[in-house]
Amino acid sequence: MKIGELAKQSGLTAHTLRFYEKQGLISPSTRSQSNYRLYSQQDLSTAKFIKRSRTMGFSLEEVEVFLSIRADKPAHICADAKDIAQQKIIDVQQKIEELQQVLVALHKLSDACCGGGESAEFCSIIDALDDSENTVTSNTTNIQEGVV
Amino acid sequence: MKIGELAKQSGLTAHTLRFYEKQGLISPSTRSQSNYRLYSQQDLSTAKFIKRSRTMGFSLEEVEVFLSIRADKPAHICADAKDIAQQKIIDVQQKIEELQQVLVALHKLSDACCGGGESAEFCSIIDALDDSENTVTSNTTNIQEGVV
DNA sequence: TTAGACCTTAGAGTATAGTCTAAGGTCAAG
DNA sequence: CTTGACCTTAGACTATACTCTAAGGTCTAA
Repeated sequence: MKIGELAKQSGLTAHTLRFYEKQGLISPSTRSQSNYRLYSQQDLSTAKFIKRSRTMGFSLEEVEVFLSIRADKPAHICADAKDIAQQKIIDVQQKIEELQQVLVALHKLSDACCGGGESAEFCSIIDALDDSENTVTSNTTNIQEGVV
Repeated sequence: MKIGELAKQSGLTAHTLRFYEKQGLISPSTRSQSNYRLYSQQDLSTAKFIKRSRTMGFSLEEVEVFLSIRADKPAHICADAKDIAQQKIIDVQQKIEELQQVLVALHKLSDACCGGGESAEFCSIIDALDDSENTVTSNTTNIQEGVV
């Protein structure tokens, strides 16, 4: 099948498939005479594998490792795959905890504010962000990535 | 005070302060004869305001809005600030839910795998990612941003 | 035979938020 | 008068994962 068909069946876009090819994740089994990419059923299952891995939250780099395990299973051990999954679990849990702390802080911030049409002269949100002795921020952890 | 001092006192870096200046968030009140940035106590409180807002999970764009409210409070109403906070709460909540779903899926994936030194020939992680009829993925939502 | 859908490539652009570099100027202490 | 810490600028680079563009070639059906 051609790239458009693979895109349709895998849920990825043709652009993304070409991008993944550049990244070394998936490549067509053959090319047509006119140089079109031609994919096999095997390729389709690889594309779905990638898509599923991404949905599970794995990075392209992690997917690459999974693919290499998948490509030569006897050369790998279960721990190779499980370690990645375990680490991802830890990462996701940590991220959730971080977000929950942010959420608590946001609620404190928001609940104190009337949110009405009144002038912001005494807006408690702005005040809380301004006041260095405010009680809203419970920690000073630097959030590296955007929260949302 | 010069930029290094402001950096120290605000918890930002000099680089970041210059970056924020380019973004229009904060600028020094004056310049020295030798063109050094000179910041006032006011500027320090603005820098802290930005830092605190970032820690709360607001984007630079959102911080910009907060700063404009802060700069001219009578021209704004509480709702201006509260709307942003409320939306951020919704965003963070949604992100948490997404991550919790991912976490459940990851646990299913990981728990099924022995994770030992055995050959990955029958690794359930790889199998689950591979099998199109697997029961691990509970939804097909496309995660736009990286999970962690 | 021609319109339209599909394919090709290299490379640029998007988003967010910094982070760093190079080449040079300033300033206080010893 | 020199050393070292600090400052200046424009602009390039990082990270992640796409997303799109331009300019052109291919294929299929009416």
